[in-house]
Amino acid sequence: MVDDVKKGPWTAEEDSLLYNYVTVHGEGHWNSVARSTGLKRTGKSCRLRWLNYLRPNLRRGNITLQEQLLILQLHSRWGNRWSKIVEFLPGRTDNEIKNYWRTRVQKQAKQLNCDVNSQRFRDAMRLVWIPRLVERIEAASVQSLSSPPSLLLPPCTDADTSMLTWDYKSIVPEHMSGSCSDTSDSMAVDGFGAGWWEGDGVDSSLESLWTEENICFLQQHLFD
DNA sequence: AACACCGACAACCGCTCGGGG
DNA sequence: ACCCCGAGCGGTTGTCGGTGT
Repeated sequence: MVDDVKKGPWTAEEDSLLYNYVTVHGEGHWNSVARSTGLKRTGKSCRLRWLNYLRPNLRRGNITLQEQLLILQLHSRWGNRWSKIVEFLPGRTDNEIKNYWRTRVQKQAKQLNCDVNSQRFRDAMRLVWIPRLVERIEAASVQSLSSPPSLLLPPCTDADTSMLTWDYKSIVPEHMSGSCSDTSDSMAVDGFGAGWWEGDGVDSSLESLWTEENICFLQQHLFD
């Protein structure tokens, strides 16, 4: 019986069986779900498939700028606690956020030749990435006033002892935060120049983030 | 056209935790 | 107090499609 367990990609038939069962009986008791439906899957596998793919109200597609910003902030607060982070990203799954972090964020760290959990990379995020995301979000909200950005910011609780608050201006140092709105701030802006993130893709915020100019700037101001 | 490489996503695995007997 | 089992979580691996050579 044990060797009867099926692995690998789910078929449409399996999805249908699982979806219909959970819709009628609700979530939970995943091992009995597997038994009752006749699916040759483990309870674990059924649970994962439901949570990551079949569950209603799942958001598919690109991670938005707001979501990216939120992920960066929440990760700095909670680290790799994906299930906690995903509480503030409705419709997203922990798997999705985890994959995003591994494939996109860690790639940026690699480009900077530092560990994703290092202070160096944290500074780079704080001083470069987050301000630029905020910039783009603000620009986008000006463009489409009818649909302003909808950041779902979690309240800080007593249990949260980290420095993070949900006002980016408190994250970004004074001399840097000006770069978000005040282009006269030479240090903050000059190193990057306008349009470091520019691109024609819908979600290009990570593309060419660490240009030669940006890396040079970071080396001068952070890495020495 | 064929192959290699890479990124994104799906799925699995191992561990931990909590509840019930 | 201990054990067992189900559920959840985070890390890792597998797969597939796109892109470059």
